[in-house]
Amino acid sequence: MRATIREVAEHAGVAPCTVSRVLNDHAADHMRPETKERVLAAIRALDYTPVKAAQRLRRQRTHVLGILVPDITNLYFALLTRGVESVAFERGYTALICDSNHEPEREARYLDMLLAEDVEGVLLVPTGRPDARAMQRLADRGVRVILADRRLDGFPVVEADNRAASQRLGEHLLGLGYARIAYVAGPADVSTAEDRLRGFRDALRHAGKKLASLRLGTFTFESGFQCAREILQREEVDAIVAGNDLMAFGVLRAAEEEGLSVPGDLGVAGFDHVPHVPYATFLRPELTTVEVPVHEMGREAARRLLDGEDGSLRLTTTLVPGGTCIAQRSGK
Amino acid sequence: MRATIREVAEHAGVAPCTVSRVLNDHAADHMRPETKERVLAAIRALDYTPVKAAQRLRRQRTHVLGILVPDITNLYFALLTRGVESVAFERGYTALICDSNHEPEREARYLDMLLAEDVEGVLLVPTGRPDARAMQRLADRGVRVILADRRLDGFPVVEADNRAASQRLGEHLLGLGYARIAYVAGPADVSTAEDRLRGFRDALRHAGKKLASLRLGTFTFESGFQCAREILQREEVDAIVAGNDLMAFGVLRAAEEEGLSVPGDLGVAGFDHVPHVPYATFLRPELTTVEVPVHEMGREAARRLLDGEDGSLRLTTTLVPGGTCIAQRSGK
DNA sequence: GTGAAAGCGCTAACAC
DNA sequence: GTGTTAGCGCTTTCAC
Repeated sequence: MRATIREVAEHAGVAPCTVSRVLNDHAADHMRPETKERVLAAIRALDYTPVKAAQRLRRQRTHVLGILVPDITNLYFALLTRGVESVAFERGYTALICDSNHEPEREARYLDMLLAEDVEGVLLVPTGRPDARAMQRLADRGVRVILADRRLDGFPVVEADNRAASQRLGEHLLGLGYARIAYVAGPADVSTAEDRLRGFRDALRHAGKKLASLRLGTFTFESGFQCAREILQREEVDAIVAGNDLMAFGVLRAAEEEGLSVPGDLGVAGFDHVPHVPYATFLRPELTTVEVPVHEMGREAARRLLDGEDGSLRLTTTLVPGGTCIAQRSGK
Repeated sequence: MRATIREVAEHAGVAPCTVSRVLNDHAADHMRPETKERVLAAIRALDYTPVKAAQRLRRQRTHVLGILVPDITNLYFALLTRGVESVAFERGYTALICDSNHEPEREARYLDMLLAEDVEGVLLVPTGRPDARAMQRLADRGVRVILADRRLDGFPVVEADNRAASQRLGEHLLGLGYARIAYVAGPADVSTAEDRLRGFRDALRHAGKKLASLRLGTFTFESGFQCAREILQREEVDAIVAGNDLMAFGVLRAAEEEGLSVPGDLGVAGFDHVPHVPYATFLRPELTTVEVPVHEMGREAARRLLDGEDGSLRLTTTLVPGGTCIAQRSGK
């Protein structure tokens, strides 16, 4: 049913390798234009497509990339994925999609699968605790791995300047006059969460202050809501800052339930400026946050993977003052 | 560096085919347990993984699936993708991710790429106008294609009961007393949009009424906003219904800009109940909508692809009354 | 129960 | 300029 290179060769009255040369643009100049034309015609006539498996076996290269993220339905990771996919497409690479569902076991199985697929590179956003053995197997085989968003010892990473940005955010809030600030952080084993917390504390420390309260969430709407409710019911604070926007929305929701107006009674800030992209102009009140260039992070990570660059990269973020902090509102 | 099946065989003191038999669980019973054990030990010792390209070339099967959607960062398609990915993972299939970015040309190139990859099946959410030749090439080669969400002549599809559900939504709104209803539909060349509009019109017709106004949007927040603004500035309506939730959010935004309270001055409804999942409990006012089981659609489509079922399937939706229609509010 | 040998479809030396 | 040949790593008859 499907034509092979031999059939194309016969059809064109040449040898298989000549067809191969045409296909791969080898020695294109040293070939009689007429021969090339005959081959091309045969290819069209038989609707010939090379069998990738044979090419890969022979060439010992797959031109395949693996994308392994914790949750593809999270817009943050979807944007990252799209960044990788777009570069892969431009460069003629194929991208495998893997969703670890935040589970280290599933992640480990996918890593082994990617190994078996002979991918040339893996873009990984690791779960909190990636399987060391699975990671080692990739390293042993020389499979390039680049991390996006989150660090892990021994691997290059493309990330945001979370710590510095978070410090700026802290200084911004202090400048607005907030004094008793609570922080709802992301999971302790995720570098992103850690950096943001650390940067925020830097800002407070430099001002001779401390966090009024600290809770650990899981970067979900629900956890932001729960943590904020606890804080609001038990403590006196004038602002709550969350480790990402999703949790910040949970905070806003909790404030609403407690009958607190934002920013009148409570200042609220988040981080990443991502989950609400389509609604950015709709959500009220607009969140004070830090914009993380996630799509660009994905593209840059893919580029480095394909270009064989081994270093890490830290991308710049932007503070986005919203309407959830006093000064913005009074300034309007 | 990497071990081959021959090296494993030598290490175990057997022939390559014996290793292959162990690997593929062939004739496992007719094999001396001791031999099998030796082979297994050799596999472990050399950290052997079969080369997928060689297996595929030999077996003439790839166990690969293609996922081609218009925009992976749209939660609707991300949920669909995740549904497919989860089934693929369970069944030991690999999934290629392709994002057509709503562009027919890019879609066509991806279709050809999937053909070249010898995928065993393609889950396609087509752009408005898929390239007929590219589709034909897949068909000629006998590549299984299943559509999700949107229909296309000649291909099986897994979709929602859009028309019936939209009719129910229409009846619901009429029952609440809305009389002058405007409709913001999705793109004319997308069956989903068409069905929802048709179903809504069915409801009105049965009640002896007609749409007060009709606009065509593009399923984006922005287009919903634009269409609603035009409607509100030029016409007298008491409700605006959008073809999906994203546009409905745009409608809500436009209502806010016009100083209209919802549902006091204007009733608003959407369709799909998807884009706002994380914020479902946060968004105010809550949208009246129809829940579409997108993730399940993805899973079911993948199952049918893998099980070789050729028929179409229509999944049931659920009406979700929110706070954007009068009765709900007064009922509270 | 296990081995020998052929061949999946392609590409890259090496001939001529 | 183009053809011949070998072989990538695996599976699968067919022997024995």
